[in-house]
Amino acid sequence: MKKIAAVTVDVGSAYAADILYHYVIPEEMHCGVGYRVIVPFGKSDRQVTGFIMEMQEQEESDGLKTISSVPENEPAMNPEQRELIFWLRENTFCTYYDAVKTIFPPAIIKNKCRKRKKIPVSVPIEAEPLHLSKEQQHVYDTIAPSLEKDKAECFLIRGVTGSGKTVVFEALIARTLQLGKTALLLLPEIALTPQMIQRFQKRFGSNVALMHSRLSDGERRFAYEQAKNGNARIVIGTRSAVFAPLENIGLIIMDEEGEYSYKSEKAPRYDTIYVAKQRCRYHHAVLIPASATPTIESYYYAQKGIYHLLEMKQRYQNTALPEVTVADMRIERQNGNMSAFSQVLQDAITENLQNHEQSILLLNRRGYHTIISCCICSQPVYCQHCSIPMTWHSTDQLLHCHYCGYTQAIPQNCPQCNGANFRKMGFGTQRLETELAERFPTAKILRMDADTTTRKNAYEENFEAFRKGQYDIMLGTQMIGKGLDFPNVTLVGVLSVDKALFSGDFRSNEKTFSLITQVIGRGGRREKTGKAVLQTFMPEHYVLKLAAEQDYETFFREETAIRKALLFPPFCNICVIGFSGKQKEETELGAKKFYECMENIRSQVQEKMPVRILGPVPCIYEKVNNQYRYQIMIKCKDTPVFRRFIRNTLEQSAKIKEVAKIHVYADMNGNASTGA
DNA sequence: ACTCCAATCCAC
DNA sequence: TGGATTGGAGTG
Repeated sequence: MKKIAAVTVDVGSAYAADILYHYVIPEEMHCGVGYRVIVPFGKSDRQVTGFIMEMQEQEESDGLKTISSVPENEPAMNPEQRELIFWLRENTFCTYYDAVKTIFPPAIIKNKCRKRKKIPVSVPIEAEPLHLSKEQQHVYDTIAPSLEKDKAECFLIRGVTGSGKTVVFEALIARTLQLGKTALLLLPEIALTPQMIQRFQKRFGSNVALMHSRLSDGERRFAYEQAKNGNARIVIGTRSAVFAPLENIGLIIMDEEGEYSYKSEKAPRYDTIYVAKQRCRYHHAVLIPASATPTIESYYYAQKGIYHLLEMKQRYQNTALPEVTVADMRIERQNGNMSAFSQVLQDAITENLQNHEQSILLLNRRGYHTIISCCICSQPVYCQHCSIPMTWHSTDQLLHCHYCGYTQAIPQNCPQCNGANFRKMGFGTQRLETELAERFPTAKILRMDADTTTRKNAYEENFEAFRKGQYDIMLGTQMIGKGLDFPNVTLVGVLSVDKALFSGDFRSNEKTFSLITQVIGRGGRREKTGKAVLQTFMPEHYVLKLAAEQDYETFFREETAIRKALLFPPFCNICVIGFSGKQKEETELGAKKFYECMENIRSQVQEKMPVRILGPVPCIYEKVNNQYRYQIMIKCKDTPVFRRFIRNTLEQSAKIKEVAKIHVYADMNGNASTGA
């Protein structure tokens, strides 16, 4: 009998080649499942890294190559990581190696190890005793017993902005550590990690490790090993941290669940909450998704009793939520007010400046003019590489494409009709900043958008400066909705988020509701109820109306009814098949051939498998970065039968030459624009 | 995906 | 004539 190893090998992301490759293990070689190995691959037998996923014994080993070497004398992956690789491959339609690359830092795969300076053991410092309010204590008391149970459970916390969720997290994590278990705290953005790390290091010292995608290879390897060898028993990080190699996990917290960054948009296209659930099942751990505005799916599960629901309604020091005024911009226009500010918002800003109180203004478009169009044919100027209208920036006086980053001057002549004049319209954050400065010359204004926060630490420094009162007004894109609390803000203005309701995504309603709620929640303090002004051209729209009333329950009921009627999650799953290619015709043809192949395979599926297949259609933005994009949307039930059907189709269609020419992927429960 | 290999192209 | 480029097949 000969020992054979089934090995994952880096073959890129070709579905046809995505199999385990079998190699003979020489008698004297010590290795087993989970070991990293070097194997000969391809015609030239080049030496590549692989991982042993399975072991078997057989008489014959004809045609099989032999493992070259085993670099380490212990397995690189533990049983859970091995399971996660199989799970990711099945559930997100990625290849084995896509999964491997996500679970292990590059420095572990290549085993590049530079000696690191020993960092001093920082001892927990000046951790003040945790003081919980009655409501916070209640949430703690409800969850804490489950930390001791050997059972996977999920508690959804709906807590208004400022209800002090973090204190509860700290207390629960402290308890988890006391019980000898480890904990994972996930945040939606890298920018939010420094303040959280600081806070936790004060209490837990070097027990805390940080993980996110912008660590260097060395830093990532270090954090990985700290978690793996038990030096770090708390990991804080963004979505990739959900794979932290902690043993004996007792608690996983997902703050701001439902934020878009929790969904990976490249292979493996995983949704962090599904991975977190999978890990909680493995470890019999507690999962806590928390948000002021839970996703429709989560709240639905809570209503069904699948999650336990916990509410936190009291804000810090009993601050009331701001009173919201809706400003109907149609009336403002009728009255001849063509500016970005409604009268009521202008007055409120003026009053706030007089009282030396701070204001926050939200505008979810960056740049100066957001529309540049030909005076004759009215066509907007599109990016040369994308089917996206360009935005004019005042900083460099150039047109920018917000998708691919391409910049150019305003053209001499219209590409459509050769007209020589262009109209500049629309408000972005830059223009808002200029107008504010003109209107309120004494005000100190801070602009926060992707253009002003590229510099390292700019985000934290600016927030801190605003918090300290160095500015009167902070204006910015959605990034101002998260992060530090600002105790002196008494006015919140939402300039207009109308456009966000028409992004073609079935989640655009809940995203808009959530955005408005987050920003409004930033206002108000103990001795004074804050004000909020919500500007809109459609005040009767139920999302805006309910957001203004801060009525999540009604919003949930209305939205659930719509989702049910139109068949969207949580009443089904959405699986998107995406296609991209260099030429439009080629991409369209590839997508059509794929569809034929899929229908063909579907007709042969014996088991019950309810699906509705829509498309292929061009994506809303048909071209991005010189890639033409098409998609098929499948309303389905995410079952093993369905997943097998999809993988089967991906593998079979890859053999069709029209399909092989283009790039194809499948994405479960991701972005699903309804297409053109 | 990536590499390998054969066929083809084209500059000298 | 050979070096560069392109297309198709195979990866254990």
